[in-house]
Amino acid sequence: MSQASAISPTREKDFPEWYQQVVRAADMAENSEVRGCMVIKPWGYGLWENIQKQLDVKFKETGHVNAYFPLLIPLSYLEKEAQHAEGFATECAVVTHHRLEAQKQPDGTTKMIPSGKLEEPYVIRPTSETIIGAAFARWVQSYRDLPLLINQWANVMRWEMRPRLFLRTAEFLWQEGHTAHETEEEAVEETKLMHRVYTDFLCNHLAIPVIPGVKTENERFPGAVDTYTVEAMVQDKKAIQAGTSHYLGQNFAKAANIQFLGRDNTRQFAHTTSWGMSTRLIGTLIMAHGDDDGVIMPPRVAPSQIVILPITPKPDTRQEVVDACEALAKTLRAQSFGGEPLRVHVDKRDLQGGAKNWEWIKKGVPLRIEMGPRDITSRSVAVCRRDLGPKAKEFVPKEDFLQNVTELLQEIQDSLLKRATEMRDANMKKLETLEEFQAFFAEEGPGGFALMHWAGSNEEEDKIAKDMKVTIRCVPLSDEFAEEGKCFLTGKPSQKRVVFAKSY
RNA sequence: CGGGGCGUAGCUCAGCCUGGUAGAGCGCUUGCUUUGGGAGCAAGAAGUCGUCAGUUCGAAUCUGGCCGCCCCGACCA
Repeated sequence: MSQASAISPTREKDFPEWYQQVVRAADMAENSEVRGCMVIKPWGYGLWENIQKQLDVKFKETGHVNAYFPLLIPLSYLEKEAQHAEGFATECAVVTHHRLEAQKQPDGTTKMIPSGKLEEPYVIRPTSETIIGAAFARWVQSYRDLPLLINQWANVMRWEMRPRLFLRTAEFLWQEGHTAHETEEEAVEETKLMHRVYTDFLCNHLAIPVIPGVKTENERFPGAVDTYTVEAMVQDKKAIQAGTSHYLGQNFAKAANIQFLGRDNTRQFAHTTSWGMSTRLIGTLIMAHGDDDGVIMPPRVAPSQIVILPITPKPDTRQEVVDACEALAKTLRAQSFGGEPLRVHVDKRDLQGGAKNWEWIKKGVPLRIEMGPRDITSRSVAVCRRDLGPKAKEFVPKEDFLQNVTELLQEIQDSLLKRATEMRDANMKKLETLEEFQAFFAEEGPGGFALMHWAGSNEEEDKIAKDMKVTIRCVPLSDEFAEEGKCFLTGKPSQKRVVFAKSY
């Protein structure tokens, strides 16, 4: 029996529920028995591995090296930077004991009782500025030790009130870059450089267009001087922060005592930065590209870019078909896309063709290739693109397919970016008045990104956030947002429009 | 931490009001028929009904405590 779409409910009907169903249907992750923590399954983790691999290349290209720091941070470290401490205080898991004692119960079972109380509790890192800062303080003696350009791939824990698979989990995977520099100019340049790396990665690897910009003081990372952000729009028109790069000034250097002897023979505090992207990218990708049949993986990062489905209607031709599929896969794997060998999977499982096909649709494989006895005779393959409808199938000569496959993948990559960009642009509006603004974000309003002239205070910004659940996502860097105007709330003059939106 | 809801098979849930000893769909196993677009039929495996106590001849069902989870708010990548 055919269904209208593979995922129910549709995006239109109930977006949050659609999201959860897609994650499940694509078999990317599941909720675990640990509150707020997820099990990332192979299809989800495969995507993360590609994100990781490709980001890591960019980090290395820009001069960074990887290192690893402890999961546990002495509680006192978090007390060193007041703003930072306050920012994370409400979401820290704390380790207080280091051993268990077995206690026999009357019913024969054993209870394990924590004992060996720690003198000083440890906090499971919510982020590593403080402990990496302490290491930097030891490592930096002279201006010759700078810049120090370190990245860490790690898990962190933030005890969030309301977890959601990939978007907000108590434990998540990420990378955190931490750098120390001799001068403010250098550190600011580093912050901007990584911001550009993130912009480029989202656009060219995940096919997600973003608005690069700066956070307002209210939205800044706790303890930062400036927070640069990349804001994406997903299909329910909400904004999602996909990556941030912070210029930390000398705040953390002073807290951790990162000092060096400068060229002028005076002791100076270093200027530090930090920047991160997390498994939230996976949720962003799903919400940006998915349709009512499930995930759509951009080819650059898809765990498998091509899945070959052997069509074996008769047992006596089965082996021949499977062999031909394996041979095709081998030929494809010799080609490369985005600088990596093609990732090709032959699905030989003994399942019904239709069911198998839909499984890969839901997982979002960019290209599905069917090959059966008839195709072997006619030297052709059936090609299905995930970015087109589930029924779109084209029979093409095998040689042509082999010749054009990387272009085809690029075409899919481009079409996803184009589609996402059109969606965003169609839902991004320049508004002038408070009335327009309120109507835009009203319950029945269109919603999206409102480009507004703004010259209000932090308190006025807060009030809008409280009253309407709308925040300034960023002050865009690009000149296309610069123009003379008047703040829609206060009427004060403004040089630039900022992006207001509801957000994840 | 406030407001609401829920714990029954691997998953989603019905049964509870009106107590009588365990159900459905999906998934799983086997067989047959199907197979170029989410198959059909048949047979089968699978649950100390979250937990502890109370009421009762008898509790998934009624009462109370405890534990856990989900949703809505405040917090957040």
